[in-house]
Amino acid sequence: MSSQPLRSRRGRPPGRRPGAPDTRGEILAAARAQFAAHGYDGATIRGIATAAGVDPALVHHYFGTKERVFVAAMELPFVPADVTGAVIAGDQGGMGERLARLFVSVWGNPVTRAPFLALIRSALGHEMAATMLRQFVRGALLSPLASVLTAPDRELRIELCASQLIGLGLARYVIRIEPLASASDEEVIALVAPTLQRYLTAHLPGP
Amino acid sequence: MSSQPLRSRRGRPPGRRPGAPDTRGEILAAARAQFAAHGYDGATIRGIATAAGVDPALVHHYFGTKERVFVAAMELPFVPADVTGAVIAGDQGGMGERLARLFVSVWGNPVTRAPFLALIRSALGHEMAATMLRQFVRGALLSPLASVLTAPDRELRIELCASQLIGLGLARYVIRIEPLASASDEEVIALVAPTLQRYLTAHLPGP
DNA sequence: GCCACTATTCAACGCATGATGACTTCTGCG
DNA sequence: CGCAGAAGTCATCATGCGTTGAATAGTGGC
Repeated sequence: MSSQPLRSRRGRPPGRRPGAPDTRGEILAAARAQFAAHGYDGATIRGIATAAGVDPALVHHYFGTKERVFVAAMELPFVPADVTGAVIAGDQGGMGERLARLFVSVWGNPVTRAPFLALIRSALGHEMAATMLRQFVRGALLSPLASVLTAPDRELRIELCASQLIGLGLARYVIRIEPLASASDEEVIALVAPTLQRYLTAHLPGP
Repeated sequence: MSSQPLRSRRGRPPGRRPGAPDTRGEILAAARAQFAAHGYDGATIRGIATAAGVDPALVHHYFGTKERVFVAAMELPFVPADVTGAVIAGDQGGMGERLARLFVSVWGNPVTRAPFLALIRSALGHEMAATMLRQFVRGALLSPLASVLTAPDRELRIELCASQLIGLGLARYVIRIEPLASASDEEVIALVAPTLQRYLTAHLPGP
């Protein structure tokens, strides 16, 4: 009995571990999940460390401060330009549907969904996160889309698209109101795509 | 100097205050503001107490627990039925615009906006608040509106309206993306009303 | 095989939080 | 008046947080 130290996870002996484990990466993955689940304030360094099977001090060793963990964890798991490129390429009449399809494909996968969830959850209580969200909307949505539209109020229109998509993500994946939450992707696309299309290209009744 | 106790706010002598001040009401108002500004987790009993000019223990004296302060503070400052009644009364072709106008009028006023902000902010990190939000959407939006619509997927459609309105509130009043945040009410109404109208009454392309 | 460096844990500090219980002062009823 | 109870404060507790500094164990270059 006494020769078996019985350390399941906590109580691992101090000092470097043998081999070359990607501990930093595991911490980042855990952080992403925790921030997505609880938001910036709700997630704790200790919780992240536990989820990564690691001492809390190690998180500080790698990232210094909680804020820095957050910005490191918010690196998107794909390149926004790749994905918005597919939306703006093609006829303008189909942009709404392509945007809707992009949305459900990104939000349908928990891994790609996580950073957005984390960002939105955190933005509500934290100016830093709100700024990051604003910058994402500007850089990854507004700029590319605005370059292919001509209407004078195109920025407004694109942001209305963003507002519909943010609200949809919230209602469907966070608040989970039924029957919206369990509606099929195709059904949601069919309902939302024309809205986006209208925001993007329809002309308004004059003032 | 010694005869002037110099107690600005903290340090008020213990014991009941003379007169009949509505301290409970002041605490509730402070709580509403704090929850709206910081969400459930971000708001603190101490912060609420300070804003109300009162000892933190008094908050517990009146409400017992933080959760109970929250549900007490979330009583809406108007009767939902009064306000949705105006939306469903009238021609169905104008419902979208009436709903959009209701939205900007509720969200345009900080007092009426506060509970919604608090609810949405809190729902993102707290199952209790999420449930309250769900119930509000069901009771104050879905039920009344569903009673005047006939489409088989009308619940879905109404929830899409809700998702658009939630997203709009977030984008405009919390994240404050520009130019959406400073666009005129009329401009926003003109852009959003047709979306709501379409969700409510337009028929979809068949599957 | 030594040695600088990195990876890792441990123990602790200081602070803020939600909650509790004892104590004091005012109000209103009999 | 006398007294029960409501209104109010104070000191305090336990908990959990972010962060720090010291100590230990493995790695890679010479």
